[in-house]
Amino acid sequence: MEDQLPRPLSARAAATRQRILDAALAEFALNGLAGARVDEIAARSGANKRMLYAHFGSKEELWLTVLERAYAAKRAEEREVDVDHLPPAEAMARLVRFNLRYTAAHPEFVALLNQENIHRAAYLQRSAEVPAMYSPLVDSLRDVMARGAESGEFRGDVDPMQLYVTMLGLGHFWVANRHTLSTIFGQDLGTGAALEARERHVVEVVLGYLRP
Amino acid sequence: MEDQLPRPLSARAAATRQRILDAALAEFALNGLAGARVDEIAARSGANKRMLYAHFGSKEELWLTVLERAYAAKRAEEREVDVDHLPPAEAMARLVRFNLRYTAAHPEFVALLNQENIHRAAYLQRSAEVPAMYSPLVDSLRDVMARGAESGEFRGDVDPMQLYVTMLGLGHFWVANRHTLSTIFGQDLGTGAALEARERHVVEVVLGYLRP
Amino acid sequence: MEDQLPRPLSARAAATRQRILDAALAEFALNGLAGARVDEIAARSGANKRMLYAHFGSKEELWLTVLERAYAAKRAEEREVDVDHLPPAEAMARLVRFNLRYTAAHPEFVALLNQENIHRAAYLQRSAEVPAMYSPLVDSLRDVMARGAESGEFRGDVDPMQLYVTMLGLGHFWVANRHTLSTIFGQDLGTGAALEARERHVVEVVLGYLRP
Amino acid sequence: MEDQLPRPLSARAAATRQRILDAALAEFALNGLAGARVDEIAARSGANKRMLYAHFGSKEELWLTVLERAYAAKRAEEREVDVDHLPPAEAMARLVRFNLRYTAAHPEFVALLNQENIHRAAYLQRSAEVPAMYSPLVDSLRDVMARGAESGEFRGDVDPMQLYVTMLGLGHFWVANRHTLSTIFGQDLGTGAALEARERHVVEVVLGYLRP
DNA sequence: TATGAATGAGCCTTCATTCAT
DNA sequence: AATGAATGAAGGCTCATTCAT
Repeated sequence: MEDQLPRPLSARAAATRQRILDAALAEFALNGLAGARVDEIAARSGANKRMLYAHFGSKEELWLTVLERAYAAKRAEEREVDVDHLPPAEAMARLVRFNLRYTAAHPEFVALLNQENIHRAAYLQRSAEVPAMYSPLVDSLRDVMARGAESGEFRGDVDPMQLYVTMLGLGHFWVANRHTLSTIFGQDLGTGAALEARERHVVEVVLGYLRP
Repeated sequence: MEDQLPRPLSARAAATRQRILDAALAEFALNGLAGARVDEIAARSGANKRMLYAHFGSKEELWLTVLERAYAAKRAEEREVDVDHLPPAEAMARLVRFNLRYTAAHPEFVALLNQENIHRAAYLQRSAEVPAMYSPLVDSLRDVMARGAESGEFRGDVDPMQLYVTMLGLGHFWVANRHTLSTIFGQDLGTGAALEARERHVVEVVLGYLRP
Repeated sequence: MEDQLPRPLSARAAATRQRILDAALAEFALNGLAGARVDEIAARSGANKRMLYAHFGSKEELWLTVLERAYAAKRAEEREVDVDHLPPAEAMARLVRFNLRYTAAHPEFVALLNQENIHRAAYLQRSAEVPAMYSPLVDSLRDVMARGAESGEFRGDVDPMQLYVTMLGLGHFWVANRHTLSTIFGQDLGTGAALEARERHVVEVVLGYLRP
Repeated sequence: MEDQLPRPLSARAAATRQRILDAALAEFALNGLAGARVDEIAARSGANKRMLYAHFGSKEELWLTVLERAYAAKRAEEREVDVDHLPPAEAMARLVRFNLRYTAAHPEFVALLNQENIHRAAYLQRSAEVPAMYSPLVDSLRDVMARGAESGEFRGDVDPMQLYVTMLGLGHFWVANRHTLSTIFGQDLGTGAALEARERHVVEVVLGYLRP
């Protein structure tokens, strides 16, 4: 019960810390954990290596912090998504679209997740914030599906967790693997048009599937 | 204009080469490209580093070779999947199941893809074999959907490429991110039961979506 | 000719200075000069690094100051040892015992000396206080031996400086090397009983040797 | 019972290893463990850092190896000291002289011991060779004293271990602290004449003490 | 073909020291 | 007088790669 509260940082220190985190996010997303260079992070951040270690202790702790913040950022945006007042189909479409857009807009987050999974979630498991990483969207989804099933708009045999994973996967795979897919298909999946096409598709897949 | 055909390897040399590739696949999947250790690969393979360099020239060339072989292996199995004689729904279910199972059975392949995408497919783009990496399943899919649409079993407005990506994504994301998902959901997604549940779900999603 | 007399310190500043010196003594004795950490000294002292540098200028100056004070402390205690009124044998025993006990009670002093000798006395030679480090015991010893020789109790062919070094060495080596000796002999030389046994021995050695 | 015997080194590797050990001994003796620089050791040895780590794994392991070898070297010379055939007083004088001369001739050994004691013998305690570090001289000493006591030449109440420590200390302190002593006394203890004077003294002390 | 030994660049981390308030 | 933040140099260690046999 006596969590050593770290003394509040001065504004200057907080700014330095933030700059390091931003630089680290970019570098980690670009090169992974093992491939990232501490020198590069320090240089990009405008700080120096010593500050990096003063704030985070090690490259690995920095990685974990960056990862936690990436999750926190997504959860924060998710909390802004309010679908309670929408009819089920619209609500569902909105959730699906939100996820695709967020994923497409944040390929760094995708890159972090991929890397963390390469490490078998070893860092995430050490995080004290894991519970906070549970997505509010899972509950939204559960609620929307219940409303849809009751009204007869949706089928009633759906496991919300499976659907949540599906919803994420439809966007994540497309973003995460856009480079290999683009190479093999010989067409650029990174354009706005490609995103819109994907968006139409994934909404149709989910709503099509949910028809009773 | 006169591509030096590499002289055929002796049986012994070929075996050494193969052992190195196997060891490299394991090490790369476990630790990524930057995180993999040449020493470890040499040790695992029972060969020594000099052999590794004699055969592959550099760690990066070895990576590319491993990646190409992983694609080739999947394509080879895909070519065995014959759905031409099956009714559309069954054919589709079979394709979906094949992909999920292959993905679940080969997490190393997933890990390789993730890493290669971290590198923005830089190595793949240097490969001379890219065309061979185009999946025969895309054409199978196109064919099955045409048959389904004609018979009225499937809707007719589906882009096969999008569906292909969806089909892959439904399994890939679940496998690729099983460690973070397991951590956050507090349940192990690596069990046989979890795989079966996922399999039922993804087949239902695709077939449900394809209903006219 | 106008040595800047340092302005007298405020009571508070003097206290800070003292705490830093105490912390430095402990840290230096524990880890040597190169192994000691300025951060650690600052933390232990309850002050901060800036104060440390304000008072002492550098780690090396701090080392020298600590060393000078350790010598001064021993010399101060030595000056309290009054043997002029004792018969020669008793006087000698007292000097021998004093040295052993002081050494055993101040292993930090021993550690400092060892370290300083590793540095070939480079810091001590820069000290302005070297003359003050000449032990009053050398003169006591000379006096006692003269009295003993005259009375016929002691042999007359003893070089007081050699005997002084011997007297110190009998205790110093035992204290300085108690860890390696304990390890090799498999018994703890740090106990009170071990000290008493050593005390009996060294007194016997010196008095035995001094018999005419 | 199945100690992984390290594969025998090639002559070249053994030579490299030896050069590293020699360079390390010099550097450690000069600067202590914390003060020693791995770069310097590598440079002095004519090898490079990588080889140092290939052979010894870490600076600390290298330290331990150097320490073990220094002990082994002294024990090897000690084993050559044969006093069984000499009359007790001569035998004892020889042991005392041997120790002083060895110590004076090997100030690096003294420096190593001092450093290791700063570390509270932490490395030595991890050594598998501790038993081999027990000095054969302790037994020689016991034997000589028994002979001397029986013949009436020596007193009979002497603890051999105490005398052993005394014998070592008489030389060790003088060598270990020669820099601070020279500074304080204002005369160089490193000369040949100084050594001879010390030698006469320590032999007299021991033999004088042992008189019945 | 195969191997043990060697290399130099570079990586993560730490240190004594100084700046700005 | 005192402090938190910052710095650059350097330290121990590791890596992919190559040499010599």
